[in-house]
Amino acid sequence: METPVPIAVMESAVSGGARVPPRLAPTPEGDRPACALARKLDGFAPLTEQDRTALVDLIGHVRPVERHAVLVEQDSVPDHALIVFAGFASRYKRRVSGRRQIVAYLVPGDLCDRGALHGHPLHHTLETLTPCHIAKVPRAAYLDLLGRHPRIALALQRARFVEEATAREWVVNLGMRSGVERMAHLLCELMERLGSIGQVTDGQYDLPLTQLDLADTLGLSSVHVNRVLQVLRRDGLISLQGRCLHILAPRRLRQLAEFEVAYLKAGYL
Amino acid sequence: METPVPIAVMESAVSGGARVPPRLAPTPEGDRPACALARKLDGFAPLTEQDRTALVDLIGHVRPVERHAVLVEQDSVPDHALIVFAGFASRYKRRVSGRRQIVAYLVPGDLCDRGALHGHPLHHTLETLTPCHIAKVPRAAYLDLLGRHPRIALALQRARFVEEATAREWVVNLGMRSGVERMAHLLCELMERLGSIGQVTDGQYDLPLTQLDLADTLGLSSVHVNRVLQVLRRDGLISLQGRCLHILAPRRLRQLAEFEVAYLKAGYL
DNA sequence: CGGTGTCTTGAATCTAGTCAAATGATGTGG
DNA sequence: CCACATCATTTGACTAGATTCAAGACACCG
Repeated sequence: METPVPIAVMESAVSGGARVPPRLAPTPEGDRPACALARKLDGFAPLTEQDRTALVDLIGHVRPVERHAVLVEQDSVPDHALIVFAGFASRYKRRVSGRRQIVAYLVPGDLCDRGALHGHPLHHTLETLTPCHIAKVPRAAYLDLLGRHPRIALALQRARFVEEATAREWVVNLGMRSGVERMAHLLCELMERLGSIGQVTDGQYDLPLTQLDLADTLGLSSVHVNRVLQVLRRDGLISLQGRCLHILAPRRLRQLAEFEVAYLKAGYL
Repeated sequence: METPVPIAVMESAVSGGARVPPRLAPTPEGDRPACALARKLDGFAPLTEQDRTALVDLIGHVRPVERHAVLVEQDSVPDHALIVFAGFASRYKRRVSGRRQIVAYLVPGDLCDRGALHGHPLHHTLETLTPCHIAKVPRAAYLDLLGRHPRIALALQRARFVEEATAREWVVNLGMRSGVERMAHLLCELMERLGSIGQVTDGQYDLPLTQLDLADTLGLSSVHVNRVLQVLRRDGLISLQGRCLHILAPRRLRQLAEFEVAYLKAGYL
């Protein structure tokens, strides 16, 4: 967590990563914005060239972070905004028994600005699930950015709505879906979220989570997660080897999960 | 849903309600603020006399609403802010099978202003669980209120943080607690929320929900909710007759649920 | 000497089987 | 709408074996 990294190097370095050769096409088309954040926010509110430049300037704050690094401890009040540029992070809560429940994923383009902006403590822990590249933007610089770029502020506001809707969707997922359905729904959600930042190619994306991570997300045991994945494979819905997930039958998968994509899109005013 | 109702009449009329004589002391002490909303917001940010007056003036918009009335249909964009003054309402989502999952409760003092303020559609249905008194405040009037009363706006912002934290807490509840623990946690949460608006006396409060409502909240079958309640009764943690819930052993109940009250309180800046 | 490739080894991680516990479905009566 | 009984299903706990990955040791080659 020492020196800044050029962003081009960054994205491939972490996401293509260690365990499996990067089979996914790294560059979808030519017109990809500079980073996941810009790409995501642009989807929520059209950004100007200056806006994009300002976002790219955040690269100066980016540092590599190893796997399983705690970014924000529960109940602390961070004075930085955290922006994920590459890798997966999570918000989770632990029980005294040691079990954890992941309540949200942070994928590239996602951020945590609550503490920085409002001085309220977080009631859960923020931790990386994989090696990441993360920008720690000091409160002042972050506020300055929002002040100078109203479109970015608007896009971030919409992103917050989507976050809230996602949390509610997770409640639905845990509350009334079976194991298989929960997994299907999560995979659909990730396909959308990663797709919106250009990290899905031809129904395939990199899923750098262990089955234990998935279990702690879906409220299942890791053993049952394994069973559930077998079922999805057997039914020809997905193929998953190592970290490379391929959605073979998107339509059927969405139908199984009763996945409605609307909650991930910001409505237009 | 026709004529405005004096607020004093309102609160006792609905909460004391139909099925059981109102055994709970209707007036805790003498210094109770005029309405649940003022009382709740005052807990988030100290209000002035003018602020309180402005809130009381919302009475003009209040109408009685029967049980199981749909307030906002899924995917619609309401042009009013909805404020619950008495009774319980819910946000829920339905599956094609007909099953519903409640994702949030709206108790007196809670509100739904998303659609009115930002023009985004709701991704779930808003429906009363009991007879209610609800204010429908037109967008313009609501914005005007916020503009004139910055403390109210601040308190509402904090209320929104609490709502978000509550949703995450429900994810934890559904994801990694057993039936008994889920119920215990919900009862603890309601005790806090109702307590903050003065509707808990001596560990007792009015719980106007059916076991089916609770089941659809906790991701359990109604039969299992019944089992779970029997266990809590047998262990001397609660007594529940009709709608009158008495928390007999608050400490043990909180311990069982691993309930941490912090998420319901707004941190101070 | 330094770089490169192979092999070994240990730690995670995944897969799979068995049994037990929690929870759901159905029906009946109060 | 609640209480309770009965039976079916899902899911968890425990265990063990297989697989993958990472890091180091070592030999080979330039």
